[in-house]
Amino acid sequence: MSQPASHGHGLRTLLARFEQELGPQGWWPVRWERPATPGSLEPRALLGYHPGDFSSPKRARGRWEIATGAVLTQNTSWAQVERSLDALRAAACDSPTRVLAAPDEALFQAIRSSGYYRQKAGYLRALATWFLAEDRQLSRAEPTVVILQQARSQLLAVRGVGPETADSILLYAYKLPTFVVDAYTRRVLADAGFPQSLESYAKLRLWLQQELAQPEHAGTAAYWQECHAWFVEAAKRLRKARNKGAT
DNA sequence: AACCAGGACGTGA
DNA sequence: TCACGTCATGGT
Repeated sequence: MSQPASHGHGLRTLLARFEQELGPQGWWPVRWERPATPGSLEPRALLGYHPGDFSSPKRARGRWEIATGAVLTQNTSWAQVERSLDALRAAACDSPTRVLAAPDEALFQAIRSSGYYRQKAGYLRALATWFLAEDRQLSRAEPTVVILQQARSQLLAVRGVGPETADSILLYAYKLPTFVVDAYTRRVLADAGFPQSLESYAKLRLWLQQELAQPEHAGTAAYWQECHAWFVEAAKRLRKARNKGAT
């Protein structure tokens, strides 16, 4: 299945195949940005995501949910994060101000399903402070490389925000052109025979960005959103195939 | 019943 | 830089 394909051409071929076979994904899967009906508590996810829609959230609520989800999903499956996002909303802890004001126990209980809940509660508070200071301006900023680098270094200085969390927030909440490297990315690249899968986060990210910065994709950020989503979907299919064969 | 899940941080070579 | 221990719940 996996042939030697360590050069950029092979990478572009791989993603072109994902595009054809998997189609538009429409990440990040925001739940509460736009309730199904006004005032409803029905998660947006129940209506399906939004394939083909690569816009970043227009409201702070959606951007905060992405930032929250990016922290909660650290070394944790997304299904658990969805529970926590719903619990945060039910407990009225679904805004940065409310997270900062909430008692520890309320926060702990809401995010318990995502694991590491003591650490992550502190992370969310640190991120809330950053968000209150920077979100409005950043959401209106031109998506230039300078803005990206400034925001990225600011985010990396926030406690609990490492490279993957930062890039997820920048790419999906603010549509800034950075590539998200995660466990799915490495698994799929390794399976396809790319030795780059073993490189450090920084090297792998720059390699992916260089190889996938194609002029025909005018909205680079939108394309990279899709690339990351394809890696996720491809990895999930790999896992299904493995489980099927193993048991 | 061990193993894993969309990491980040502190520490010591 | 890099390897390693720690943080913790829930699904398989």
